[in-house]
Amino acid sequence: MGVSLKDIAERAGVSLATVSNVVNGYRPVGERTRQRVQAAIDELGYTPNLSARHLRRGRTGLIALAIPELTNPYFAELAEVAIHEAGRLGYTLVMENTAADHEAESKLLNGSQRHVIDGLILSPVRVGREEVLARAADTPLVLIGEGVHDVPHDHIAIDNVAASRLAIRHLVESGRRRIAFVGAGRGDDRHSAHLRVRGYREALAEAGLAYRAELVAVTARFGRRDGVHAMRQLLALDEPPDAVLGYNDLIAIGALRAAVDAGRGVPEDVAVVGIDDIEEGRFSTPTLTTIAPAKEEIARLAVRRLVARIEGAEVTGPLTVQTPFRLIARESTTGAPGRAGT
Amino acid sequence: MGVSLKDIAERAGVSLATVSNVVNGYRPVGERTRQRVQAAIDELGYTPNLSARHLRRGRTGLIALAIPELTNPYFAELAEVAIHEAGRLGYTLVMENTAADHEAESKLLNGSQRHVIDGLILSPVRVGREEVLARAADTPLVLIGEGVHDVPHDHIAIDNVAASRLAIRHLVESGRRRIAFVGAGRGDDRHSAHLRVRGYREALAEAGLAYRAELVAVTARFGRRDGVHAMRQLLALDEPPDAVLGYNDLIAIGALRAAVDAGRGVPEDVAVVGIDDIEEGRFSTPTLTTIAPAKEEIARLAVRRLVARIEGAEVTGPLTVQTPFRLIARESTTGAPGRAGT
DNA sequence: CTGAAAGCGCTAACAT
DNA sequence: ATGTTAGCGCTTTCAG
Repeated sequence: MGVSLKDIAERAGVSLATVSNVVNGYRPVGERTRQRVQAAIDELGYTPNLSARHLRRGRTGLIALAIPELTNPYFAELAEVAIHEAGRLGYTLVMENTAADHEAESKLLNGSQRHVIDGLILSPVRVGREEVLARAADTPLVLIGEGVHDVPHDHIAIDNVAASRLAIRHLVESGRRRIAFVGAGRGDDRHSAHLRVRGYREALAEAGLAYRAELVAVTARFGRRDGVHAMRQLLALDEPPDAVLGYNDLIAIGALRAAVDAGRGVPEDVAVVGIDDIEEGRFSTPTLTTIAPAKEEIARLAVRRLVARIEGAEVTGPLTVQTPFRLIARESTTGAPGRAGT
Repeated sequence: MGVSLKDIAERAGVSLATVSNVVNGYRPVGERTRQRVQAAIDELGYTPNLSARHLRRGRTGLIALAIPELTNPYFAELAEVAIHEAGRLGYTLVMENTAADHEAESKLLNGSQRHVIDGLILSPVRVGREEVLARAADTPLVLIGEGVHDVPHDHIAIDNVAASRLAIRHLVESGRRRIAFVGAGRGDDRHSAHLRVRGYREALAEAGLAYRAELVAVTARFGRRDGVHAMRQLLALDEPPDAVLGYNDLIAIGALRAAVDAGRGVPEDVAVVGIDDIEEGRFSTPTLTTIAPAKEEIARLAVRRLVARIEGAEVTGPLTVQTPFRLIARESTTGAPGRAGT
């Protein structure tokens, strides 16, 4: 095994507690003693055994970020910020991939990881409000995204109804009249899709446009492939749409590609908008108009809240925080050739 | 705090050791006793405290996967498989983002995480062979990718020279003569780029084509943006290239977009090939021809090797494993409209 | 097949 | 400013 506190204590001729204090700085240590101890640490190459520390402290310093898919750039970008922020606060972030699987989400929620993880940031997809309420774990939980609402936990998300409305308004202003939505959920299992569809409907109503069920395409998942399939069907309609809002950027990019395959011009024949502002959409052909949530803010806030709860700090302010978002108009709706990367 | 072994022992009227044996199954336990213990466990809702277990066992069950960027889909796809495989083997995988930073890689290598992590899978970018040789940590290390060669550690990678050659051969066969490489490294700090450039040069020589330094574009990093910048400069040459091999798919996609911006047809005016086979390239316009490494195999193998070393198993076979790869020809070189998603 | 007890390395309460 | 010590929850000899 490695070098322990005891080894250092013996080498430096001091007690265990003193070494611990040099390492952790909880109590003041005399300058001369500190130097002797530090020298011993350096010579012997001591690093604290974190398992022991965790056992003693009752905390592990690990927090988990559970997302439905790592390969969705939106979550990868979120994770990158979260990892950094966690590190800054002295925590290690463990990524958990739920694969949008109900059991995986449920297990995480109910602390299958108890004693391993001090807290959980979850982006729920399948798990419902009741399950979150009935959760049998005592570690702090922060929710991100729109999967679950109105639960006694911190919750960071954008206002999805408003985001969706902003996107539709942009399409209406550019003269579109037959606007489709791609990526709705089936039944109750995808709450955020419902909210985005709601925004879509509200904005149509505001603009005096009729809602047509055949223009709302359900998809099984949230990938490019799903966007392609759904879009093919929409384009096969007698009266195909002249614009599409994707549930997210990946679906929008799939829709975009399906339009190209079908020989339709984007945006001349059909305009496309997504939600997420993933980097891919800044370099696609055409570049993708999108709703950009403040991703850094979401990730940072989620981590900070969680850590604050873990450390028992007074957390003021409302449980639910709505982070800002904005529309970024690019070629897929404006047609104006932009400069890639912006 | 939670329920401990002691609580279960008292409840079931047995000793600590017996409960431990029911939980771990190291020694046989009488059927009646087992049932009584199991009942107590279920009633009280016991989960083992892993910190204590780790302290006692001297291992944590955590392994780290250190990659230069989470937002590069290639690594995200790799990570997804690695997380799954680690879970299957009873380990938790922690992602570490080195951000292609020398210090971050070096710290990880030298066990700043000692006692936290049982083993490390590293995709080195900045750290060199000497540093890996001089590493001051005793946990097993598995290298992936082409950053470092000829060190006494397991190493999983594709043959980058051969991969690059295959790509160039494909371009030559389709009649290209002025072939550029985008994404070379500057100086010694990016080994895998050197290998890919070497393959490029070898294939040019084989085809009887002259090597021209102005057709090898150096980039600072490996993103879409870098591809765009480099490609702009190549297209501004008096004799611009009629084909480009990108260091990876992201760079190739940037190059592709820059060509479009400059009004060049892809592949009519300039063909584009990447390396990695990220999903994005299956849906871009045009879809991207690429060299596809066996990502699942790389990830799975890396995890398995690492775990085998951690558990002290006999590991047979060579230290370095070269995983297979293949060329996937898509629109960016063939021009033939493909069906998106394949 | 079961029990008693040592001790992994650390922190924190209590002494000095 | 420094030392002593109990004990976090578990695994694992050694005894029976």
